Amino acid sequence: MGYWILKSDPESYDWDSLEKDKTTVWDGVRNYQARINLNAMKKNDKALIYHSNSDKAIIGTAKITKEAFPDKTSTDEGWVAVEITVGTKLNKPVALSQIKANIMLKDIGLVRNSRLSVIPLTEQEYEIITEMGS
DNA sequence: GCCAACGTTGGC
DNA sequence: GCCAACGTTGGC
Repeated sequence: MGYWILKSDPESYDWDSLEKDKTTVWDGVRNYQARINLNAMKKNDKALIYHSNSDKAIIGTAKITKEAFPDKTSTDEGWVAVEITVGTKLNKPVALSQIKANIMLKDIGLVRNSRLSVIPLTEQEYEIITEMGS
């Protein structure tokens, strides 16, 4: 079982859109490191949805429902997308500042490399964040 | 193959 | 709106 953070700019696609759609194709990733992570995802892996820019907080959970397949939004070979299904919204969003303040979460990619849009987590880190949001 | 210049992202 | 960090591009 893998755990991930999926980062999205709420101006382009936000949590409410995901709740409405129920299922969406997570495409448009054009970063090599993020692509490696997408390819590593397995069906039923869990993900956290993070809003960058205006919100800077983790909003809710999602589940990987389809493993990496070619990204139709690109004509270049090699880029991939996954399909995710909405999970549950956290009772309160977990702000980036809270994550930074938590010593247990010091090393996650969200803090270390703020530009990476698909970030791997350990099970423990996933639990800590969802706990903080409950 | 190195590195400077440039573009983009995202936190502040 | 600014700037730091990172990625990419292109000249050499």
